[in-house]
Amino acid sequence: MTYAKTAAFTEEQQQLARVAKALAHPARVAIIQFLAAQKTCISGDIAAELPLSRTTVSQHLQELKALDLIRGEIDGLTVCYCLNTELLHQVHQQFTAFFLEATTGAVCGPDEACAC
Amino acid sequence: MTYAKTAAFTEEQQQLARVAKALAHPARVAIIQFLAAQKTCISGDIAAELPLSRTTVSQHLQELKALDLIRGEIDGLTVCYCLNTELLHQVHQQFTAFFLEATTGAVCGPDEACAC
DNA sequence: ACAGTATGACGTAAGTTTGCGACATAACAA
DNA sequence: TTGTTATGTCGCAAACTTACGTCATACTGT
Repeated sequence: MTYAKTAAFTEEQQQLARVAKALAHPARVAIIQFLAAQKTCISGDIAAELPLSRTTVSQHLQELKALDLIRGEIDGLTVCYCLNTELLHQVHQQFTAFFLEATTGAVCGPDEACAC
Repeated sequence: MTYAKTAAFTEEQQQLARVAKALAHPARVAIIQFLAAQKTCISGDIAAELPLSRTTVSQHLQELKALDLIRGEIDGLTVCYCLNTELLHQVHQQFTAFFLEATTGAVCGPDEACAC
């Protein structure tokens, strides 16, 4: 029942919310930052860098991968995760559009019907 | 236990995650868009516009207000909610910095140790 | 074949979020 | 005072998240 009403919103709103949710945990923010900074993007290295168990990191990686924000390629024994910079760029533009809409929108002042 | 490890990340990562979480529900995205588009920002009007009960909308409003993304001012009988455009602008810059870091960061290609 | 290493999948415990109905409160009008 | 309207708070039920220990799998080296 919990997310029952999600479908009632526009696809655009849902998409933004989905990506926001992916970034809604410091571990996932840290993972993306780490991948951006590192050349080596081997799963084990990521887990070693974060204050979380390998299992938990793996789960966060799966979550990011589910949204295609990162890609994982099997290289024999290890799996190599990379940022999907193209999609990240798209998402950035989407967020920018949203924030511009929000920051340049009508602000109700004392001259409006609403008194705040 | 669930959020036990949050404190292990940087304040910057936590801040980004906090805001992302606020946007991680289409209802809250919709509320911000509605406030941006409307002059009248009366609580009841927002609830009437969304496919959710007044109670639920009120809760989402409280959540946004807790992060100071919106402000509420009591005007006699009604409460008037406005966007905190200044904070939204700051948040926008924060997200932009993050996305730039992510999209311009090192991408591991075939010339790297990692083969993806 | 066998040990060692790197990963993902499964299951579980604890805590959080969603969504709502039912109250409680406050202002305003009759 | 009594009713109406506008809001927020409380508590509940269902679903989701976080975090991890413990497997199962698969590849590499000996």
